[in-house]
Amino acid sequence: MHKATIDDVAELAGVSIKTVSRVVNQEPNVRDSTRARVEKAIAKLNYRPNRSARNLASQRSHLIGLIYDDPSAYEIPSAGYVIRMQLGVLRACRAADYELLIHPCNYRAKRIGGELQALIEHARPIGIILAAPLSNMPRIVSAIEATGTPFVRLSPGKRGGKQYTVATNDREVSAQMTRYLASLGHKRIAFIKGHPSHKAVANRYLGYLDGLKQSGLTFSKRLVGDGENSFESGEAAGNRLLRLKRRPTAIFAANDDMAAGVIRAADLLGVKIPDQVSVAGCDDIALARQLCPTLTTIRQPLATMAERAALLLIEVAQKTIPGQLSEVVPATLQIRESTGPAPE
Amino acid sequence: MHKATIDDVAELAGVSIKTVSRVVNQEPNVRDSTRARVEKAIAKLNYRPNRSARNLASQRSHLIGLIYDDPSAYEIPSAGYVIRMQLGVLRACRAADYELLIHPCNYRAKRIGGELQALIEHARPIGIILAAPLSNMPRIVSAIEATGTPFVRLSPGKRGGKQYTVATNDREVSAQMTRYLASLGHKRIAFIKGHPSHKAVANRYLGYLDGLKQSGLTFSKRLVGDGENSFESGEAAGNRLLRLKRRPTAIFAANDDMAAGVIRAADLLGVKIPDQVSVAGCDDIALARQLCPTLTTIRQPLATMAERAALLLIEVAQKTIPGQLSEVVPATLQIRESTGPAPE
DNA sequence: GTGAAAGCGCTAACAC
DNA sequence: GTGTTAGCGCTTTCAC
Repeated sequence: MHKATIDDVAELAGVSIKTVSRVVNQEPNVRDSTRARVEKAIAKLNYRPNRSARNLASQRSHLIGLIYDDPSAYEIPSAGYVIRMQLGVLRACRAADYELLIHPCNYRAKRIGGELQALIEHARPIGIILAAPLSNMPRIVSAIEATGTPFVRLSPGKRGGKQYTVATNDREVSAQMTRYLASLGHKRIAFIKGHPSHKAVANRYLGYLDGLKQSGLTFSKRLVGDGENSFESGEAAGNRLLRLKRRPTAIFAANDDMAAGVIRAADLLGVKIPDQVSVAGCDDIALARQLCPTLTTIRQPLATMAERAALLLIEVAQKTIPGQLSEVVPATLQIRESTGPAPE
Repeated sequence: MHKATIDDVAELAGVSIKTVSRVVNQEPNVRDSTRARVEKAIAKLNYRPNRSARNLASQRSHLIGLIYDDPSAYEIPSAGYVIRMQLGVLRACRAADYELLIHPCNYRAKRIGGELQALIEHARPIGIILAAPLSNMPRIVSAIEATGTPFVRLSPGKRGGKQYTVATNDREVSAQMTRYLASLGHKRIAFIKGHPSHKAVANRYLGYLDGLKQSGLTFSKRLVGDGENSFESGEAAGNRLLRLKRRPTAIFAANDDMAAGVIRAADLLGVKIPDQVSVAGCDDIALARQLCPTLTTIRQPLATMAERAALLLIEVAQKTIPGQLSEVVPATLQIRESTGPAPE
């Protein structure tokens, strides 16, 4: 049960190994009849090119690196994000016969830049996909840039300049959520910001402002809470907002973890959702469907974003000049139980 | 900035490439002084062996395959499991300079056996780690077995026979949880089973029975609910149990998702946790810490289990006969807010 | 203890 | 269109 090599295929098809190589790599200059003969031989022998030999000879790997913040390092349930990104990259990899190299890391580590550089120089991937929030950290970005390896930043909401970026229309969809809340009759719509280092936050907040304006509502500074992405910070911010004399009738949080915190805060204060206050989040984490009530939120198309990023890198590796440096994959509202008509 | 090769090292150290190879691969028959000289050269040139060349020449990969049920295919938040397993395997890989090949798959697919075989024959990993519940599915196990590739089953609670298995002491720790509930004064302790295909369930249930016996409590069939691992099935089972005339004062579910369902059911019925009923789960998913109240549960040492599995495969690949076929990594109780003293 | 030589299975020039 | 010839950077005999 010896594994077939390119020589076996060449012999069976009665051609040289170079011709087999041409067929396998979809190169031109092969007569159709020859190509067919080779393909038959490949099928008959169940031939699969040896990865190591191919990489060694061609001096390049078929590896795509996916770098993300290690979700197990914290108490936040961002595992679902990572899984969805991996899934998207794997889809692209399978189609193009590439491999995925995953690298969860802790951005707080001192030597993180060197760690990433060592990884890249050792594994030599054709490109790197950098997930948020790492994609917005100058230290990390410049460390990767220094290796000269092409990289795509996965940035919720922000389009890159001269660098490759795959983003969502975060700002637009946040405005859409705000208008949706306004359309339910809410006049006092609060917003809870996330961690300042997470760029998407800024965009979501801008979207919130856009939405207020588009709905003809006035902005109030007191209705803006400061969170830092965590459940606890959402709970704290929610607590403050829900104790205001003129309580908001809707609270829109920059992520689901914080929205979940708001729900807990409301629960403890005896404020009914959505009867007395509507709550909306952002990200559509698994938790959103399991909260009581289930959470209205914004679904980031993470798998698709990651897939597009991988395809972009593959294009770059194949020297096909990519059509554009940055791409936007639209997000969508997920309306669930936590939002409803404004109380009287 | 050309990457150093084994020839560069050999030249700098004034030895042959074979000697460098010996040093790199920790082989014997190298004089200490020679070894030191080579190591110095390696450090100076920042030499890293070329993976592809090594794999090609040695005719074996340095890949470890991790196969698991694709969590994004369902609505259950098992993403955290996957992340923790990946983390564990990556720890082992980094230490031994191996690579991780991840393969989420859908066990319901018709051609799943062929898919896995094609994957294995194509990538040729030195071994496979098979996560639950796939590790308990005969179709899957026999498909992998047929490839002849060594594999370790990650099985919560069940030790393998002649096959490699890394398990937890699921039964023992479930008994421990039951005794813990009994020690709080609970006399009517209910249990919600999980999906029958998931072997761990059987063990957890047996542990529950053990715990009852050890605590001198009598078993009642009516206090056993049938779930199928999902939040919804837990909610349904919880609903039934909480409406019983002689309501249980504690409910122990075979996983956290179902326990979360029970909490929701209690919430909707107006039953207070833990004042009127205590709830305990199993797995310690991220959600457990975010529920209101936070969930008492059992933490599976998944990362450690996966790491041990990877080390086992590496030992097998290196022909070091592994000390044992199956290994048990102990789990621990996580006591939180959802359990408390039994009501009067 | 150490080294020379022969591949591993493929791609990349460059012939023809 | 197709084949020939060198390598890619290592490991593996087998000498010495």
